[in-house]
Amino acid sequence: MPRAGLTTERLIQAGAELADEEGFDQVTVSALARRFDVRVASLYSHVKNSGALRTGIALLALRELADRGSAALAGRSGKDALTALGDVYRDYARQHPGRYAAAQLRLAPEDAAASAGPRHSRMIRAILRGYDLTEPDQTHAVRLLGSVFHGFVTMEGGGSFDHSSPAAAETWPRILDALDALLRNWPAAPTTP
Amino acid sequence: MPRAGLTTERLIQAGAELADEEGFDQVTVSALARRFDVRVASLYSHVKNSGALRTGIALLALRELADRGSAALAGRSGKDALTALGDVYRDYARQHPGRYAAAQLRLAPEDAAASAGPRHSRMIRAILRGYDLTEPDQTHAVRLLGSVFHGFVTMEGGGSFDHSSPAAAETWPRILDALDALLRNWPAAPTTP
DNA sequence: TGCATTTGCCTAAAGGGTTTAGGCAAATGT
DNA sequence: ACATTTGCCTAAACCCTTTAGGCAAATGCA
Repeated sequence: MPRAGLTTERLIQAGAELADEEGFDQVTVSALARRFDVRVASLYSHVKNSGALRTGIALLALRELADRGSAALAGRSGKDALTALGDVYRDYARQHPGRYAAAQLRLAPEDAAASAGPRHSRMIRAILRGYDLTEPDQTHAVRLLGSVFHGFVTMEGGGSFDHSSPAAAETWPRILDALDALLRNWPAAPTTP
Repeated sequence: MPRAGLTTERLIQAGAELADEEGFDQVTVSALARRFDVRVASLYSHVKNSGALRTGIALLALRELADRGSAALAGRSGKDALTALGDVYRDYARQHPGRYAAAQLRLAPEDAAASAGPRHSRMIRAILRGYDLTEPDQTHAVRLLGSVFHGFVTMEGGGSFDHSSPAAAETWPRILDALDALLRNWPAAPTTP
């Protein structure tokens, strides 16, 4: 019998597709073996274990997302940049829900450090250069933007906005407007007397 | 041998504790049976299946969270109310990470409708009565607040803020300040020419 | 109190996912 | 053509889920 041509990369890639189609929690070594029409044990030469597979998908998603972000940010600043990056997150989560879920996996410190995670912080911080914020307000604002992007995208994906009008698609640009207005007018730290 | 005194409620309660201690994805019928020192099959008289157990924990968490929210909101308005509700979410997620994760479970439509979910929307909407917003901006603002609360709390719980200064605890009140400022000065919808 | 019914927890068994050990065959290099 | 490496296999152990059917404890009723 000819060989299937398994590779760590191919497995992770297929795992990402499986995640998008069936959900990240359905990503299993067994399901992946079925997809390659191969016995389960065969995958263990290419992937340490089930966790490593999931981690691989998470790292792929973080990288893809960061790549899209960099591309979208190129040549933009201010509200343009804010909108562009926000749209990247939302679009990615809608197109690749399984991968987006994977990107939320809690990584081991070594994996996290080697991941594209830090690129994400840097991208958001880059956006803030178009606004007039200094530390520590800049860090607070980075965290606010991260929270809004992630929060909105997961709630939309989870169907939280399905039972009220208008559609989430109408809210999104208004949230970006609001964030832009807020960043242009960031409130000073209250003086503690 | 005497009986263990199993009950659907007791199982869900213990499942919630297990979730907080070991993580929501470690909540398993087997683990729960071990905790009650009982055979696995015995639980199936009280819980339809593994999914129903998890759903039960999710509904419990949503209810507890809504109860805390109502209590915190009583007699407060404006920024006081905003801070109180935000703190409820953050504190609950920190004290009960497993339950909080459970509350994010995607529910079947019937379960969702019967859950405390709608109470959450109503609480946030109640806060907005202290600000000067009319529909559809009010809905947009509800969604923004939900996104920020949920986004911040999950990112903090996921360790996203662990590798930068200052501590997340310092950012949180500044985010509430910022949201208050934003709601008091909500930008009008741009006129589409 | 004694007996019948209900209820609760049990054993048994089948099905699926994970993981390791060890084997044979396909690919690769000389 | 042959030796080595590599890739996928079988086999087996372990854990979680779920159903079927049984026995004993609790409960209700005379």
